[in-house]
Amino acid sequence: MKTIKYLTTPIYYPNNTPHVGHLYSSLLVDVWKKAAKLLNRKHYFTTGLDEHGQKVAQAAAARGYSAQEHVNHLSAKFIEFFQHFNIEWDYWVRTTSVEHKMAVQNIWMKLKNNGYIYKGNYAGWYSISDETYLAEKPEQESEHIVWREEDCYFFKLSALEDQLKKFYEEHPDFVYPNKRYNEAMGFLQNGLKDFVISRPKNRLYWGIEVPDDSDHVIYVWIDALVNYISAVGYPNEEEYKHYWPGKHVLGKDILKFHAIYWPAILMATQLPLPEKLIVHGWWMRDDAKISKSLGNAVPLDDLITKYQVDGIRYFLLRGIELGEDGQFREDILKGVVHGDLANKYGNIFLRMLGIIELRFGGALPNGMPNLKTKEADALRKTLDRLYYSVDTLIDEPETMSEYLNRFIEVIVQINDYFQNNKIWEIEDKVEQAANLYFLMDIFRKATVLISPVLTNSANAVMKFLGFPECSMKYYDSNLPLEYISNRPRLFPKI
RNA sequence: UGCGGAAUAGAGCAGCCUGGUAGCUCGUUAGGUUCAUAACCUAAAGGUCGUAGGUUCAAAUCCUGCUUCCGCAACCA
Repeated sequence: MKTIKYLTTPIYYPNNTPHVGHLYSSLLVDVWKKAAKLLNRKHYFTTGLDEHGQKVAQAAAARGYSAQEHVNHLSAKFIEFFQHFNIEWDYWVRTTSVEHKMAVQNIWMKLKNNGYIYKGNYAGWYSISDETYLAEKPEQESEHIVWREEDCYFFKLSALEDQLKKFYEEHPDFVYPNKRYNEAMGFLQNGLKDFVISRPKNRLYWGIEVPDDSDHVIYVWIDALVNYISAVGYPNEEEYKHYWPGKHVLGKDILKFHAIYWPAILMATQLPLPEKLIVHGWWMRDDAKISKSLGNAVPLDDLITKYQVDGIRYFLLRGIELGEDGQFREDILKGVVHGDLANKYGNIFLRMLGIIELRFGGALPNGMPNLKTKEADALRKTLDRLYYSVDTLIDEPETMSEYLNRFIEVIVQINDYFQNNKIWEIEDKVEQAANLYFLMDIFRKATVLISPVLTNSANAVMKFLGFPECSMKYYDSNLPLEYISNRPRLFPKI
């Protein structure tokens, strides 16, 4: 029985160094997981690497390492990168692990025993220099390009077409956003062809062997996709059933594999299908996809210095609607970090502390009355909406954008309250203190609720306010009344 | 060439499904203001909604052609 909610990122191909595209996928799941933890729910988050394949083997050879040594090194690098951004997963996937290999071979045998794998023949124009088949007949004859045929295994995808169609018709919410659902439907309408799921070992040695035919290696898609269940213990039924089925976060480029191939593999092995696919867009830089092959990755170290880890985390989530593409440009990042975090979030904190210091010597007087004004109620309502958005996010990761919007609404409204009621001008000290306490209380609560995103800052704010840590334990407790006078500037502008 | 997505103010986007005075954030300009991080408040300038047609009393919105960009189309993963 499923007892734990489970969300995955794609596993990344370590072709090159990690970049902002990898970070984005993992960040989405990280925030979801942290939100769940905040509200004391049990959730599980996996991410990791897809370590097999020709390019990895070639890169290893070029550097004089064995493939395994090479991926060990890359895995460490990716882990370091993600940890730098406070990404906290429950399990780090490596497709070279023994457990994963066993799961993949188990799936292969199930597919075969159920009659979904057959041996066939692949033929085409083969480029010897690129070690790959070409899509079309080359224009010019060349001694490096030859017609070639070889044995290989096929997956009988075509046999599952009707079953998949039926599933999609019965599950209109299976893919988020809707346009990606439509795209998946389009794949189905166009008809499904069987596809090749193995490579001859003499051409690709760096992969998982076909269980009963050591001349062949299982090609990437079965290998990689099975990570979603091997990561939670499959084929150990007892273990993995606590987690599976889960939800997958993925980029729009790999929609077909997750929307068609993966459900098909699960159907063919009679395993439950995923609950949902959440498909995000891409970060573009100068209108090009930020990718491993183009080499236009952004120098993140520089940006961390300027905008902090939290600033980048915030921008990645706030900068685009989930599902859309976005421009990863420093001027836009700067606009968001300054506009939201420095000018609104950081600034109101400083404004409140400024008056507390000026009028009360850094300590709010005790015994604050409960503010009962209309405006105070409105602000409480806005805060409630933020709270509910966290609660919603835990079950519906696709509501990420709304969560961020709700947060900034609260902060803007604190600013408006402060402004409209001219808190700094209130003569009556009791009244002024009551208003400050009220606003600081809302601010503290909003800080706790945004801590899944602003991990470092939220902790810093709570510690400054005198709490031992940032958690729901201190969401409702009385605010400490003594504040040290050295006021912190959150997100200082550079 | 097929399938899908996109083109709206200097930048980033919403609005389109369910036609009816074009909106948000940032930036720019002018004024105000200080409790505050050149913050904050008020106001202004700035768009023939990619393009050419069609439907309609009325089109950013519906339909068609075209152009440009981004994915998938291919054994790159």
